[in-house]
Amino acid sequence: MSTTGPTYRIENIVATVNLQVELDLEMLAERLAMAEYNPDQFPGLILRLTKPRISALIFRTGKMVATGAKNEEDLKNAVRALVKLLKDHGADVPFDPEVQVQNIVASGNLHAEVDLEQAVLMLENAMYEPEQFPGLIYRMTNPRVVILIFGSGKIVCTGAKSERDVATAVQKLYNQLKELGVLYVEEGAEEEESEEELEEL
Amino acid sequence: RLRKWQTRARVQTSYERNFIQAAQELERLKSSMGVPRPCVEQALEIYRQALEKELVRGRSVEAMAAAALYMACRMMRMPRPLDELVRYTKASRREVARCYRLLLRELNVKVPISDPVLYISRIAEQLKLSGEVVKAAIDILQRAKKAGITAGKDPAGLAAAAVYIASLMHGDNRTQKDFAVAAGVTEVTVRNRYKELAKALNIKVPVK
DNA sequence: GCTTTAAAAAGTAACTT
DNA sequence: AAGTTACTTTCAAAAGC
Repeated sequence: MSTTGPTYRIENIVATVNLQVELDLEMLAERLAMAEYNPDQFPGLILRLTKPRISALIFRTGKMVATGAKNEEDLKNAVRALVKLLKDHGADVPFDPEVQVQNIVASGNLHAEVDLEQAVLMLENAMYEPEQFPGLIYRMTNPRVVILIFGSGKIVCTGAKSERDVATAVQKLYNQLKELGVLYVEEGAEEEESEEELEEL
Repeated sequence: RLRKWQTRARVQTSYERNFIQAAQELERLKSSMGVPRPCVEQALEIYRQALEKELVRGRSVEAMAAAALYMACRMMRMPRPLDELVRYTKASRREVARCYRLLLRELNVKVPISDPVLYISRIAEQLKLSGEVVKAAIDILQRAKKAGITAGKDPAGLAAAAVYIASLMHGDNRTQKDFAVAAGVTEVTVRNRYKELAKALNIKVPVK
């Protein structure tokens, strides 16, 4: 029964990987059937993995960008798979390259409706333009993240470099909005929201 | 030619040249869109401030002028939808929107929160609706806001639905599409807002 | 600034059926 | 009128225009 505080779920992790070696993208594109490579359009070769559903942008310099992971485990597995794939197709890359998480996107729920008109007046660095987008855009200073807040209480947090930042930001946002008195719980629904999101931490 | 350049440089700085270009662009927008003079004057002031803070660097005069006009109309409480304004500029919607966000952040200006009530008069004018209908529509929007069903919704759509309902209650027989066109939204949006408003406010519309 | 990737939120739009 | 797809907003990195 407790639909107390806010909850969140990581939806996407963007990470860079440095293979430290120059790559022949033309060759790779020919040998990898699933590769997408249009240098006129974009300098990176695009690879979409299906095991963990992750996409990778591979560059001439040996640097890559991996997106789509929902957790660190999938990210690690994807990097291993990518390294093996590249090795199997003629590229001499290291087994465990340096991986850096650059951005984490998380969706969340404050479990209370938000008065966006009031919130935008009281929060610093907030913008709310329903004519252009239904969510209030809040730039939190610390952690340095951007949070999209909707009237339903659902949120999107992006820009975080660690899950800890996401957790901190979401809790801090909840406390701030509660303090400002802009959170509202439907009178008859204090303790519900039927959905199955027990696995959110 | 050198002498001419020197003369011009002496009497007209790049700042002044840019400002004059912006003024001409705003004048053009005023006549093509039918924007009231006070809005244009406010836009000129906003543009002047943007120039002083060097916010125009690297951006087109058209985009910044359009953004200034958009902001000015809202400040004067005579909002014009960004998508409508963009139809009269050669700058892209994306570019104008970016300039607007920049102005919002960098200038110490207060732009009133977009209020659907301000969209009623334009719709009413176009459809030649009575003052009674307008009053009823305003009342509907105020109640909708109290009911908490306006968050995140396009003010133009909310206004269109409110005026549509108010018209129905006054025996008007125009269609949802007439209101949608007047407000610049689709019939689907008017219908969705209409359903929400009728349900939340327990509005019973006379069956003709 | 742009190009490309991914993902969520809620609203709106444009097509199809 | 329902469905589908797709676009609006936010973020970060990569190489190059």
